[in-house]
Amino acid sequence: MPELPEVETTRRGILPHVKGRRVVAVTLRQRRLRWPVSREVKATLPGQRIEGVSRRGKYLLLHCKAGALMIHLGMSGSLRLLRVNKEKGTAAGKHDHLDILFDNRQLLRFHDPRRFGSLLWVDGPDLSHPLLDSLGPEPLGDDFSGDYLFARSRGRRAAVKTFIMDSRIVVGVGNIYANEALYLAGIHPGREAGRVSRQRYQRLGATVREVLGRAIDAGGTTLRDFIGSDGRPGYFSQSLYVYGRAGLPCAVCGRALKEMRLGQRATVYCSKCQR
DNA sequence: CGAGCAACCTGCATGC
DNA sequence: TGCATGCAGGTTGCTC
Repeated sequence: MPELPEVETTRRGILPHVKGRRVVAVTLRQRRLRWPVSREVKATLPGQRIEGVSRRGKYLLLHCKAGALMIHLGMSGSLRLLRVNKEKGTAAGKHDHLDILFDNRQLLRFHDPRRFGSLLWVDGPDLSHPLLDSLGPEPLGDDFSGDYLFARSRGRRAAVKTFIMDSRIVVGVGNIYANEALYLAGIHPGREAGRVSRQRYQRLGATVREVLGRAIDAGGTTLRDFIGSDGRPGYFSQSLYVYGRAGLPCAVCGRALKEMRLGQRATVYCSKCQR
């Protein structure tokens, strides 16, 4: 599920409940995720105080003095908070792989059926990790722009959709929002990245920011109490123009939306509005 | 170097 | 009902 807006909404949801809290206990039930879960999660995290929660791309970082727990939700992961009481609420399900118990009797639980997520440790205070090193700029940050996309795309023959989904180019643009941003920018997803003009990249840069920003806002408005929720903030209630709408009419011209596969990913577009 | 694709997993919808 | 198939919102790391 998680695209960048959901990860950001998760960050905002858990932040007030974990910041300043001390970790009392860590229960790890499954080590085999995308990568083996780092030893330090079990060995170092207990006793640490959470100083903050940040996000880099789709990675969440729970910061403490010794370093940071780096969480990726993969395709099916979620985090939720439970309030521990003696009667109920903490029985772990099949895919509840990690519990972090805090000193305020709250439990942060990592759930991930497909196990494409990851729980890795980043040493402090430099917080460097190979998986973070090669990441491109944040799409909502100052280093990202249409001019940047234009510059990086010169000479590239891959499809522009594949290009903007490459985390080395820009982080956080997943399949849904790549489809949506390209539609709003009027660019055919299969067009060679190196054959899109500067002007059209400026439009694309703007639509990428727009779809991600709007989805984060939507997540924020639906987010009330993260405790006890299913960890799905509901940003998905935002209307989508193309994703999942193959065969249905284009909102602008009415022509049936087409579907193709690019890099093994479902790609939906309007053959009239996107060139 | 860039491009394409297999791989890591489970759950769910679909079709026979 | 059971079983096979294909698909799913991510990402790395391997080949060519």
